[in-house]
Amino acid sequence: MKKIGELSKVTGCSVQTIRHYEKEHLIASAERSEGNFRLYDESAVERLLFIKHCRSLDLSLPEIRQLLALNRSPGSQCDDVNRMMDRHIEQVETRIQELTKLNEQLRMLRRSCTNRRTVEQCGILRNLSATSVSIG
Amino acid sequence: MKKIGELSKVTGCSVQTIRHYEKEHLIASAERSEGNFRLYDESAVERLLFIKHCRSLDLSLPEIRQLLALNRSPGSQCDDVNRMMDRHIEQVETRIQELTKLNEQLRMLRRSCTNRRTVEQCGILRNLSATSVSIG
DNA sequence: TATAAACTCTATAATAACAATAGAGTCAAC
DNA sequence: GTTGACTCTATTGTTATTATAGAGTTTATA
Ligand SMILES: [Zn+2]
Ligand SMILES: [Zn+2]
Ligand SMILES: [Zn+2]
Ligand SMILES: [Zn+2]
Repeated sequence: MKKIGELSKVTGCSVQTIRHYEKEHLIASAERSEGNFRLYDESAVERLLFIKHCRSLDLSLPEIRQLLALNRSPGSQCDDVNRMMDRHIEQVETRIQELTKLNEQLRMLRRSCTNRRTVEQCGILRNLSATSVSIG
Repeated sequence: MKKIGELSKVTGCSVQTIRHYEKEHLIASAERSEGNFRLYDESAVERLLFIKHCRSLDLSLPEIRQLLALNRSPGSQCDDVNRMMDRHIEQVETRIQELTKLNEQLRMLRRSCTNRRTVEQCGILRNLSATSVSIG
């Protein structure tokens, strides 16, 4: 049985994060030692790695909770999982589009300054001050 | 002179947001009426639109504060503005790359489920459970 | 054995940029 | 004079952690 510090090392999740996941019911309340220290077995490692994998895909804690719940009822259909994934993918793609557009605007704005000028003449600030959002 | 509600309508910033910007010193403390209502003139409109424009480019409030400060000392060089913009652009591009990679992984993961299966056989959950982060 | 170092515990606050609410006060119209 | 729309301040919530504070536990060393 590992204490929380070792679990942290093994999984790469910080100690506070592990406690946080417990409070949020993503992992079960751990057994306690006589001195009230949390004790974990291998299943805790697996579960934490599952969560970490999900987080690396930007899935939210509620989404992960849902996946874990589905995982516990292995007989159910996986439509719910699919719907969630589809929604999540859509959000990510929307965000990519937003940022791409943003990036174009920022680069255009950046080109409007050629250094060696004073702020008074700075194209960046002038453009930002313009009431219209368009930059060209 | 406008009260905060009208300023909100004109600029498209919510009333709370305007108060928030005041607290964060992005806009000056407004004059007050006898009844202690905030009163704004046209310069407040301009400044709020400037801020809104910056926010639409995902510039942070501290970054905007910096731009506003530079705007007030028009004789200074604009190297600082440029450095900030460059850093900001870099961050946006990094985030785009991250999300693009994420999106590929999510789509791959999504393909591993073909519906009509039970959760037990679900490729998504199986892949998420795999210790390795790779999905293929 | 005493003590110090390293670890753990709970509870609370901070992060970013607001949104939402509570409870009270102001103002205009009817 | 009372309704309704508006405003005020102050507080809390949002997300997923991170960072404290202050106290207790365990392990290693002098
Ligand atoms: Zn999601
Ligand atoms: Zn410039
Ligand atoms: Zn930035
Ligand atoms: Zn499936």
